[in-house]
Amino acid sequence: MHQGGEEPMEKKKHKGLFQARRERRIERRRQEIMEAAAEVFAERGYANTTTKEIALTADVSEGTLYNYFSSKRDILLAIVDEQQNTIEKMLASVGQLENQEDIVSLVYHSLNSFLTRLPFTRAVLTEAWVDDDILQEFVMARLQRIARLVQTFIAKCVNAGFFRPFDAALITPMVIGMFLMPITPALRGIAPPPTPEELHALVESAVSLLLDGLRVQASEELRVRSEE
Amino acid sequence: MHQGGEEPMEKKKHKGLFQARRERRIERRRQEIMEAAAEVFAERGYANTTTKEIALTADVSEGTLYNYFSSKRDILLAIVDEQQNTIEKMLASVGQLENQEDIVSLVYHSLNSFLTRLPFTRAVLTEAWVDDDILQEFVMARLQRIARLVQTFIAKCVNAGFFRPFDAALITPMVIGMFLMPITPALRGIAPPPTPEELHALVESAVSLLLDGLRVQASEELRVRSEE
Amino acid sequence: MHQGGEEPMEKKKHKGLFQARRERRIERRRQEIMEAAAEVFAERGYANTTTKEIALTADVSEGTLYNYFSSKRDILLAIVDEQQNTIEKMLASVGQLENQEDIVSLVYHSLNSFLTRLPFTRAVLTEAWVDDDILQEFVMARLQRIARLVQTFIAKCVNAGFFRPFDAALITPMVIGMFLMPITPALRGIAPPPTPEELHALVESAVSLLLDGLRVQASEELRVRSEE
Amino acid sequence: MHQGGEEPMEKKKHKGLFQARRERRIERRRQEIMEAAAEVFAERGYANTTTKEIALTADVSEGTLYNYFSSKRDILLAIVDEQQNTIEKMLASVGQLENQEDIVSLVYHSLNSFLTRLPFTRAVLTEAWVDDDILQEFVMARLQRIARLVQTFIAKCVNAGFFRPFDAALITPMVIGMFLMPITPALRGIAPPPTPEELHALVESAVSLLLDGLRVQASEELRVRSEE
DNA sequence: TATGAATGAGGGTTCATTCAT
DNA sequence: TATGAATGAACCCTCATTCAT
Repeated sequence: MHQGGEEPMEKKKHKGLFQARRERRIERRRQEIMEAAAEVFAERGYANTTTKEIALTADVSEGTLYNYFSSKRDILLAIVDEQQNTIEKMLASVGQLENQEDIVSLVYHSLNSFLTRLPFTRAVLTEAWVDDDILQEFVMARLQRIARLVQTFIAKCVNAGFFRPFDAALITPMVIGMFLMPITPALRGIAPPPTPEELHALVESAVSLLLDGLRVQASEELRVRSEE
Repeated sequence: MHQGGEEPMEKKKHKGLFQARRERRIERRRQEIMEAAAEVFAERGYANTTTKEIALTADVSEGTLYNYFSSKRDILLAIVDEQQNTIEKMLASVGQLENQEDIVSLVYHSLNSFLTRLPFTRAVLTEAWVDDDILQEFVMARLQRIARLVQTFIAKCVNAGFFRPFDAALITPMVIGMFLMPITPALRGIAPPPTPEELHALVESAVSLLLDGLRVQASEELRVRSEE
Repeated sequence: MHQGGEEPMEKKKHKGLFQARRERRIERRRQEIMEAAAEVFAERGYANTTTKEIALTADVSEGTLYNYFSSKRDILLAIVDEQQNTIEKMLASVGQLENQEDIVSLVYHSLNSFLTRLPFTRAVLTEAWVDDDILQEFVMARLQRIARLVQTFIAKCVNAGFFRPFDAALITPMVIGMFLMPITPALRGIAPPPTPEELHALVESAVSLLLDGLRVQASEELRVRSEE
Repeated sequence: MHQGGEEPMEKKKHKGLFQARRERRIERRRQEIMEAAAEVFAERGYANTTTKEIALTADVSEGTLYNYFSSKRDILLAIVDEQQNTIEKMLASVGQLENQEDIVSLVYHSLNSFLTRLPFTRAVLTEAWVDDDILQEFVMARLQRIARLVQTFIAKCVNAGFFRPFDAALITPMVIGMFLMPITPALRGIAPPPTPEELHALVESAVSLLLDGLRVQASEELRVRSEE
């Protein structure tokens, strides 16, 4: 998206094959660089990463970076872009939430998206914590779409009498936090990402917890004493 | 600081006042600088913050910073330390969790601690996302104490038969995420912190949600249709 | 430098030339910088010299210095090292002193070594006056080797009855001082270095003075009166 | 000499005692500071010494330094000045050199002057190696007076036929070097200064060496072989 | 007069970016 | 196109000097 697709349009026919191969080569190289950069950004943060490190990790020279990206920041933006697209694609296949499986599926796929290209996610999150543009244009944009899905679903269920009369807007962040926190250590890089099975178990538990709560039944005042 | 404490014992009274005033002045200045620094760190991140900005914000010269801190990083560490103490103090007054009020109280005070000196918290969190030392020595240390309190409480309730048979270790992060996410926008600086009333409402809702879940009752398969 | 030597063995020829040229270019540049630095260090002393001055004198940018040396001090150490080697090489060709010509030769070549790359020597000496590490590891190391040669020679001659019964250890510094002082103004930079002829004449005179003293002959009490 | 003696001349009578005591106090303090400064300058060199270190060593505050000296450099100049005076005084009592005792005496007292306030000498020498003003105005000025004494003496002896026909100007630096080198380690601070007795022995040996040379007698070609 | 905190110019060093090869 | 040396702005930090107390 940034600095791409600017080859001349004429000559397209004749060069077809040649051009296509060239473009693929370029795209492949861009990906290599982005992967390398994401890795280092994830590990040390954007500001603490030097172009030299990126180049070293990508196994190219510093100068070469600038043949594929116009600046260090451009690399970050490309990473963000890519992550955007990944999640966007995932979201595109999700319609309205209609039942429990839909939730499980949405959550599972969302978490999965975050985890599959972990360095990308880490790089983005880390920087989003500091960079308002990235936060808004990427993280919030995606997150709010998810939030809206959830919130709408909850509101509907409340209206339908299936859910207790919670304020959907108030509840939604809690719900999201519930799903997100368990993978935070992985996002931060201090724990291995869960296996698909673990992830499934996790989502199932979370959904169960969410729907029916901790308590055995809605009983009167809870009381535990250590001596009991 | 370098040659303090070695004053002769006679004269104590006279020097006492003098010295004490001086120390208070120094401490006050340190605080001013830390506050200024926290603000800028919070806004732009540690690495993107220049000592010049800190000095400007603190309304002193750059050189003055170094009369109170030995390095830019030292300022950050002092901020982290201070936050540590704030939370530590809060935690010290919390015993075992024994009932619903205890949870509400713990959560409320925890969130409050995070929110009261918001720039400090933001500065610490932002850096913890990138700096392993700060993450471990500060954030994780505190967070794990909280987590252990929660986990123990859940396990106890499960054993007592009050809670459904969840795996406490699995559930705890979800519980924490549930409480934390609603204030995340404030922590990130893109929303005003909640008023105490809002915070209370929030915690109450969260606890209710947590205990009894979204659902009116543990019913059969949930199903909502958009057309309904 | 950081990723050198790991080239595949095929291609050796082609890369060889390339690589060699590159290495020569690097070495040449290092030398240029060292020469420039030595000049300024000699003139103003290490501590009073700014990297900006060095860069200016070397006709490169400040940043470039750090492509060839890791710090200002590293430049100084490289200079010291180079001087070490120069003198070391000179000393390597000197065996035991056995006769007058040997002394003349040793002295001549020693002084010559000091004078040939005068800025280097000045830079080293100047700093040695203040920096214990450089004094010990460089100046004293070399000087003591020379001193040992001289002392051994004197002791031998004394034992052989050729020299009067001086304490060799006591005398040696005097002998060295005798040879060194005449070129001190040049070392300090307030006199042009002697031409080779002057240097020869100087050494010859010194050796003669050293061997037979000032006096016409060992006579009775010397007495000069101004009115005579 | 620098920044001194600028008190108003009127009122002299009435204030006599008071004023005198005050001046003595001031002078004493100046001396204390100079001594402290000389010590640190000697140890680390002028440029590497901070005013804070001087203040610390002198046991006063940094600000106080500036009540007695107008700048850091002024302290150095005062030290130089004082050393000048010390040597000047010594030289004032020396007339023309007329015999061996005169030489011994001159040398002994010269070396003694250098050694008695060693930090002062070290400070001056160290800086003279880098600072042309100090070199010329202090070190060379004194040294050349000594050199002239020696040179004149030698020339006279040569003319009188007592000394072999050396070129006095050529020989003089050697003579001085001979006397100076043995105390150089002390001047540099890597050896304790010689005791008066050692100093005497040293001078005696040097003079003997100087007058009659190393050799037993002016013999034919010297030859030593290790195997002999 | 003595103090030591405040100052800010200037130091060494880093690093994103450019460009000749 | 790939390279990596060159660049210089900007960083963090030091320290001689000033000045309010």
